[in-house]
Amino acid sequence: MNNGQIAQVLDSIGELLEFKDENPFKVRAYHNAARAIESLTVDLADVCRDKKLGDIPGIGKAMEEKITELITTGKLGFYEELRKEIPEGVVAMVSIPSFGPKKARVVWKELGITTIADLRKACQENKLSGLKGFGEKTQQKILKGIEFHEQHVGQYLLNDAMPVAKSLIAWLEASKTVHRVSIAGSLRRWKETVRDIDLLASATDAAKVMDVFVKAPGVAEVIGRGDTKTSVRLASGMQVDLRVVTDPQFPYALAYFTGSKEHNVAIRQVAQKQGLKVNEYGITRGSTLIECKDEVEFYKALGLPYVPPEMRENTGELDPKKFPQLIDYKSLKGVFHTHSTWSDGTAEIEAMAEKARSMGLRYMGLSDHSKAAAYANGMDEARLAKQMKEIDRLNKKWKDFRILKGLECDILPSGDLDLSPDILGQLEFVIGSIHSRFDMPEKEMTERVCKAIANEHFDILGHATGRLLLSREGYKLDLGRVLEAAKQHRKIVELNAYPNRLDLDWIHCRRAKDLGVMMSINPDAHSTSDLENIEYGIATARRAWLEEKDVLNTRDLDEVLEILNG
DNA sequence: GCCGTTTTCGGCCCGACTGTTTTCAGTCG
Repeated sequence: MNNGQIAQVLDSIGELLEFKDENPFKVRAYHNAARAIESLTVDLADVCRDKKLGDIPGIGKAMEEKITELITTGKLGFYEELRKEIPEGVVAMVSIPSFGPKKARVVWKELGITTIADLRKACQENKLSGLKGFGEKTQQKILKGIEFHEQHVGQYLLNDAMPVAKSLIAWLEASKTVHRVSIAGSLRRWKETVRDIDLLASATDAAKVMDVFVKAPGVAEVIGRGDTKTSVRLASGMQVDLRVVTDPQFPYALAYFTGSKEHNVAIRQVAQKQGLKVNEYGITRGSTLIECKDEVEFYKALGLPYVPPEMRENTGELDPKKFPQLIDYKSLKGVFHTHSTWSDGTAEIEAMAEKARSMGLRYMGLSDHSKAAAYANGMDEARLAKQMKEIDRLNKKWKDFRILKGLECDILPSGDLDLSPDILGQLEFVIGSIHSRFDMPEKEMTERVCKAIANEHFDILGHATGRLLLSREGYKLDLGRVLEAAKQHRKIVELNAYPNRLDLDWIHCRRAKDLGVMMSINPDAHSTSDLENIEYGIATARRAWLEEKDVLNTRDLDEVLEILNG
């Protein structure tokens, strides 16, 4: 059982305990422990063997026992019992908006409802209105919530949400009703998927801002409206929350509404120890406000270095000793993993190169598909040889830019690379990727990938888990072993910046960094505009605390070639 | 269930909004 699975069990226990009306602090303890494990960069099984579980903050005696049971037996009696006690369908009900564990428990205990379908039926038959705390409006709200739940997974990719948020910001700014306005919430932290869009504005007349906001293009429904908070649903189904505060309150509110929730809790604990109180309106000592004009001052007032939003996940960012020199959005000097019309890209090589050059990049590694990717018009040896000549011709064009000859080479089920060693040896780099036989058992898949990594012509492991966000699980793979192999053979692992991949994810990137495995932030561009995806990759790298030194393509060309040849 | 530079017991972050309520519980972030 790996760290992720153990964290999942503890999270699940926390959730189940809520249905039992358990002490909310006990519930939180389970979620905290899960969070602590999730961000761990070592294998919990090793920590357990060394009897060091108790050293992990958030893990005490009870957690230690449960984790040990999970690791040694693969099961946990306490968890099994809980699951038997609370029907799965009842747990599933909390994915209905504004329907939480307390309400779920009431309909289950009072009316014996254990599925969302039954819940809908009960609402339609007006059976809920008699229950304590339930009225006509609640019933209607639940029906609406179920409808929404069925239409949407309720999650959106970063690249779907970000442009919408930016256009709403522009709308509010254009109205001249706001002083300052910003994206907040998980979107500002660049979480890979988001549930909604959070916006924060400062203004002298909040009501005016709300008036403008509900008239924004795309608003289909006003879900709620108060003096300081308004929620709307867009025609796309996306929910947008807007909070309005006074301008002096803006920095505190921005910190607060950016979250994460766990980061905020940790911030307040830090504040409390210094006799300070933090809320969205200020930092106060007694009745005295500590003035901050922006977030930098906010953190300073608490004696902390400024924590960029991407890092605010309560995984150690409040410990100044651990603070990294984060990679910047302008740190990349070149990119790898780009496609052209030679395989399944939509743009000519030259257009891709010109776009990369216009973005201020100095080199672009071209890596069209190899022949096993027939669906993508993959190249055989002969076409690849021809493409190399074409690149030589194009490279005469620029003094300040170069296209590198590469290939996204299929890793065959055997673990061999798709094209002959002879032609691979002529390339400047080779990305190895899995595009077939996703269904292999974990052990075989791990061996397949590790064998490819050991191949002398292999340089970069492409989208290591193969997951597609919101649509496909990754293939089964022992990432720990894969990263070890990359380290041993001094190979590079990709952080694929394509917004529905972001693979490796931030947690595993951080693990790679801690192991000393070099990463490369790659756009996996199939069009010129896809090159801009590197922004999502850099954001993910920042979430993983990566520094420039951890990333291949922050380096100048000559150094990059040295690393690839070495 | 975790934690401790006043503590091994008694705390544990804080507030807005909604719908149901005459003072509050649940949900959300």
